[in-house]
Amino acid sequence: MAVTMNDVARAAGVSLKTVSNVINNYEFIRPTTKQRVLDAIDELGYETNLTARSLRSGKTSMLGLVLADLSIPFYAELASDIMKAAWARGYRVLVEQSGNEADHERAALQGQFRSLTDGLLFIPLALDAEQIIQAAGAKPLVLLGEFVQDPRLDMVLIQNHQAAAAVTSHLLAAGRRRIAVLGANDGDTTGSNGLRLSGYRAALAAAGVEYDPALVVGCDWRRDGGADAIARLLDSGVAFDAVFGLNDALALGALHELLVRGKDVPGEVAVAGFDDIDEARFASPSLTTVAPGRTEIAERAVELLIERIESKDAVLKVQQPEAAFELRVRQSAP
Amino acid sequence: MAVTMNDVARAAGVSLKTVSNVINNYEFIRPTTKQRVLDAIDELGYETNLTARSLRSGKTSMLGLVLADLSIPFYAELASDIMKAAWARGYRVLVEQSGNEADHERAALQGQFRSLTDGLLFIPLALDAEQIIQAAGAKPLVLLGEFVQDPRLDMVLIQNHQAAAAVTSHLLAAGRRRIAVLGANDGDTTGSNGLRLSGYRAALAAAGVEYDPALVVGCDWRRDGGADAIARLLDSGVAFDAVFGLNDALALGALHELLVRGKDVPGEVAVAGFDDIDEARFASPSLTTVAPGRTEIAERAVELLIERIESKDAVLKVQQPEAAFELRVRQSAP
DNA sequence: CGCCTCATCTGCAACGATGTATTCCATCAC
DNA sequence: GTGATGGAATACATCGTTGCAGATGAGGCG
Repeated sequence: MAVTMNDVARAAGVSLKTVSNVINNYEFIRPTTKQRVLDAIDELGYETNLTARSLRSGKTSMLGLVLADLSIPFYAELASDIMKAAWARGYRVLVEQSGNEADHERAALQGQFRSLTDGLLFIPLALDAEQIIQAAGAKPLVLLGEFVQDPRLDMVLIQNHQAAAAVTSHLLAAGRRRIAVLGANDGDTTGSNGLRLSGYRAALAAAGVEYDPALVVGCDWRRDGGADAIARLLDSGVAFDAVFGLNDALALGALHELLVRGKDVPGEVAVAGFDDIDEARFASPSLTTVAPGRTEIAERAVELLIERIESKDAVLKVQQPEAAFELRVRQSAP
Repeated sequence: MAVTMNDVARAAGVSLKTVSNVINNYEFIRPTTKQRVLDAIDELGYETNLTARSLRSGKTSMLGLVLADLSIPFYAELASDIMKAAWARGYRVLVEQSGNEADHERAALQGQFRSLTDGLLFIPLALDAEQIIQAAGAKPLVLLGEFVQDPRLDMVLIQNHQAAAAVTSHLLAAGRRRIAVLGANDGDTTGSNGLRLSGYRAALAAAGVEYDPALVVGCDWRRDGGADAIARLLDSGVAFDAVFGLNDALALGALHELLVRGKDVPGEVAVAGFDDIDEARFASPSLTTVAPGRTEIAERAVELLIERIESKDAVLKVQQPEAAFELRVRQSAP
């Protein structure tokens, strides 16, 4: 069996509790005793049983991360950053894939998963704020991604409106006037889709360009969603000289479909996205997009969640910090 | 505080142990009693404390997954599949990013991480077989990815040699004769790089085409590695009419650089990769590659590991199943 | 009627750590 | 010399579950 504190204690000729004190850096231990214990630990190859510690202390030092699917590049990259940030602060991350289904999201919020984690980072896609608050209970929770917005919930915000406006303005400045938007429906006002659409509209308005609902095409935020959407748009005969994909994956899908159909990008049609996933830089042509501050988001979210977990006093003010964004101009929309 | 079994027991008017028995589906419980307990559980909103269960039972129902970084698409997609396979069998997955560093890999194998998991899925990149065996000890362990090969270790194999030969043969059949290989160095014989290179050489030999070491360029298996490598090759003036990237990421990086430099793909240069990541299908031109059976790999690995974990008798024969591969012909090398 | 069987349920002792309270002893002030 | 001080180590209970052994009691059988 595994070596326990008891074995170490016996080997070092001290009490079990002294071993515990050494391990937890208790201040008042005679250096000689400490050394004796450390030697015994070394010799026996002792390792603390984290399960036992968790049970006794009530802390698991694990953060839950609930997202749709790791095969979606933006989530994978975000998860990677989150894990690094958590690791640096002594926490591990347990990932749960919701597959974008309400049942799975709910299960992750209230299920047994919770008892394994000290708090949850949650990228909601299917549940709304009310459902989240209901399901989550009192457990520390920080939201990311902003499909949901609510003054009662901690979350790290992306500047959806401003960043989308920046992308749109860039396209307008390059002389584009008929900018198609993929990934939202006319009339959306909430969620990332609504906020990004409103940024788009604000930029149009500022440039005195009329908004045309026919240019707004809803679709899944995935590569094939973007490809489908652009195909529908082309088939419908609506004229456009630029495409703004509300995330990179669908922008890249659209880009692919445009090239397959023989369109010249950026000559005939400029293409821009949102997220700045690694892939965007190496697409051909490389994709103009906006970096929403992924690493900053990861770090702020982890920090915020850990602050919540470690603060004893329950009444912390709700925080909703915003990450800085940055336009990345590349070949697809110079 | 949280509701415990004791609370449920009191509410249902039975002993704590009976509650435990109900939860664990013990056979001999009167239906009426069972119902009473279930009602109490429901009413109080009881949830088993997994930490306590783990401590008592010695099982955590978690699998560790050690890989370089989730921001690498193939690993992210593989991780996604592994999590789904594990979940379906009642296990969770705890991911640890090694960043491709030996120290981190070793730490993951022997560190505290281990005490949280029942077994480890490991994609080794820095450690060799001997070091792995030393570091891992007796804990159930299944390797993936084959940078390491050893008859003493369980692992799920990719048919590196055959799949690489299939890609090469495809390029040869299309009339290409000067096929550059990116991601291996002349003389490599072990690891994915060596095995894939030997598949390449075997296909050349079978077609009677001479092997030219000048066409073999080592580089990181990442997008920028591929871009760099192809730049070096172009600058060196070595002639070539096809590129075989030993994984998709670097093939896509190479593809990008070729297009930037004004090469016609596939006209002047055909490009093929290895992995069939989602991105390959939507690249422009879309990338010809070989699918190594990612989902099958994930499932076999999880299955094998769980079998190891749950088998009491220690002497199971080492298993090294092979996943089936499939060539995916697309635009970049028709 | 007594004994055995067996479904059903219970009590107690762990699992391996940590928190609290306590003891022990050397030092120091007066 | 005595009481106060405080560093250093310890004992014991405890976290919430499960394994094991045992109690209970209804029914079957000779």
